[in-house]
Amino acid sequence: MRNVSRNVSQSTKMATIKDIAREAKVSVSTVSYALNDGPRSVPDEVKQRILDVASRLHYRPNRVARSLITRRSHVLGVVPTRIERDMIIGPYFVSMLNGIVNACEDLHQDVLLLTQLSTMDSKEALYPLLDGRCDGAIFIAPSHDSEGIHYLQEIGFPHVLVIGRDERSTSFDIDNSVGVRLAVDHFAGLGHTKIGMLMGPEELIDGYERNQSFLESMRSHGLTVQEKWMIRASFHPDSGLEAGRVLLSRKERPTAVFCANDEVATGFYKACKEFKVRIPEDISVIGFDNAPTSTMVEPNLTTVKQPIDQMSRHATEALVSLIEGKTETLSRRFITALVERQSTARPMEDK
Amino acid sequence: MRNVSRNVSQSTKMATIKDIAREAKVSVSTVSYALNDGPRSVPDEVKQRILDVASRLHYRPNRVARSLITRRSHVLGVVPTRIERDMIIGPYFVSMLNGIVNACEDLHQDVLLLTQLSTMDSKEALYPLLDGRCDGAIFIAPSHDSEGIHYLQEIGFPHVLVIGRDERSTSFDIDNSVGVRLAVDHFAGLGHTKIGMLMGPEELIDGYERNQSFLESMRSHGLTVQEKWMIRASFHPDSGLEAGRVLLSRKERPTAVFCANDEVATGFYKACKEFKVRIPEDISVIGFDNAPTSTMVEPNLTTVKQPIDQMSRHATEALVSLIEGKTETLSRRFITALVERQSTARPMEDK
DNA sequence: TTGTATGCGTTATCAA
DNA sequence: TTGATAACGCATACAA
Repeated sequence: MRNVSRNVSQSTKMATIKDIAREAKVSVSTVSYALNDGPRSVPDEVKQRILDVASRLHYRPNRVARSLITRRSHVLGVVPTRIERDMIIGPYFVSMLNGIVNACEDLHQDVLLLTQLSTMDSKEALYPLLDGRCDGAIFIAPSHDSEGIHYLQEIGFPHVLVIGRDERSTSFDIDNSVGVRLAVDHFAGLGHTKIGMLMGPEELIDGYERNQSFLESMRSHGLTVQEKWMIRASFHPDSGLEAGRVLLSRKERPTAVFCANDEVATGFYKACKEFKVRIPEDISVIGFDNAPTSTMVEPNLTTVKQPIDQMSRHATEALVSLIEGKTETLSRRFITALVERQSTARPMEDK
Repeated sequence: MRNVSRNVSQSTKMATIKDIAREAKVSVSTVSYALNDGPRSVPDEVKQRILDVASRLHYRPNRVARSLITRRSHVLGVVPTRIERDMIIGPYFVSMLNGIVNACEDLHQDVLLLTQLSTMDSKEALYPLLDGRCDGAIFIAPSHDSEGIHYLQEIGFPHVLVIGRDERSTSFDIDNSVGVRLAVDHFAGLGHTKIGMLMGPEELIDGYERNQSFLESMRSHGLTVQEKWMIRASFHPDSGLEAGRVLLSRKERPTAVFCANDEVATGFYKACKEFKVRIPEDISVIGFDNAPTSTMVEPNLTTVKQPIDQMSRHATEALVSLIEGKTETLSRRFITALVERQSTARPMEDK
């Protein structure tokens, strides 16, 4: 047999259980059972001999072959939301990924970042996920009601949604309406009535919900929402800067501004500086997420915290449960909390 | 044959080429050739029939089986440097990962994040990397001279180092000494002579090199390095804050401080605020990396920029080249540049 | 032009 | 207690 390897890159030939079997004068099955500690028992003496040979040959099991037959890869797919190609939704996504990786370490899983899933609105788009390389998937902030998610539900592919919600999928998220209410309550409690918002992107579920919740919260406080103070932004500092310029250019300005997330707030800080508007003396600001940056800016940003570490860990553990066949629903909605720092004060008129 | 699936999770049975062959009344090989467009040609009519059946059965190729035989997974392993378990070296690592993911999208590769590689100082520790799940690996900021890297070199496993350097591995990094020199030159040009440093961690190659380079640069300017102004820190804001407190508690203070990276600088900003030290009036600050946060803090941080996007793209492309058998060395050292912002000024004494 | 048969490295199922 | 052998799903050398 010609042995022209197509695999030009790896020079040394890997030892297989076959090689070990030959060296140790036993059958491949015995080798397999010895290396895996079961399900069949192998006498200590022969097991030791096999282990020695394996070590001498630098044997390492081929997990591809193994997962072909066991149908388990011990890999979790992660599908990041990507905004205009860039994967990262700022520091937020990072924390989430970090939490997933930490949980995976404990659960002996690896993480496959699916780069090829550009869209999720067809069955076909999800094929890269279903080719056996991973046992299940975590979707971070998926767009709502996508065809892809429905398909996964239909075929029973294990998956969880984090920062996202679907009745038929295991989901982990926060109640945005509660979070936003905390912010508006805080403004109202300080005496603010002229409250504006740098809104989040409608196509992201968090953006949509926070925008809606703001309107509701204002209504429930009997406060009127001024169209001129509702400025659209995306979850990005640059966008916050631009939107902030628009807002601060109005003839009349609000005394408080709720930003759809901390990155937007960071951009708004810059706009305030440009317009020589002081925080919190001239204008109070609240963000959302409690991103690391919220304590880096001056004054430190008052914001709504969501427990990302907990969420990512729960999501990861739930996915592994689903993969192992547990069927009970594990969805959970997490608690938010207002973190008071230095970006809020009573409105000027009160003083 | 009993068909008790061990795979409890996935309910629907996947169609295989065998199923397609049966339905389309052709052999499996014909199906394979039709689906892969070669290497054998298949008449258009029969090919169309096969494609139709495949689509009707929602066929998706099992990439595990495929890669077992082709010995290519089209997956790139990424081994992140993890500091005390947390994966992220701040915004820096994120940008790097983002660049890798973007490059992978273009190159049709996915990314496997190896969570199980806790250490790299033995052959065995690297086994999770060598089990066939990925074709090669990118190491981000690996510790220097690790046994693991040498092992990969020895067995010819394709890999690249980014923010790291080894003569025998394809490496992509910056010349820290040039970057540090830019910073010290800038300080010196402004008339500073009393220059301190919040040092990076010695165990990271960037930390080590920047510390060393600072000493050299100072020497070449004929400036004396004061031990009392050289404070150890790790690449983290909290550490920068602590180190900053130590530095600012000295009876005599420097007029300029070089921070080993931007995160440390961010922490130092906080220390300055605590001690009512104004930047840049009382003290000038330069960071390293040009992280997103450098424009979020006030005053915006003057820093040394490294081209992370370029580096990550080059590293990814180089790894794919190596996997495909190209052997020429592709190592490259990238250019740094000083980004002047508002955190530096002439020292007080001059005014 | 097409079908059969072999092998990739495992695990699992036989039979001994 | 063990060894042969059949899968797993695919790609491909060989036959026809």
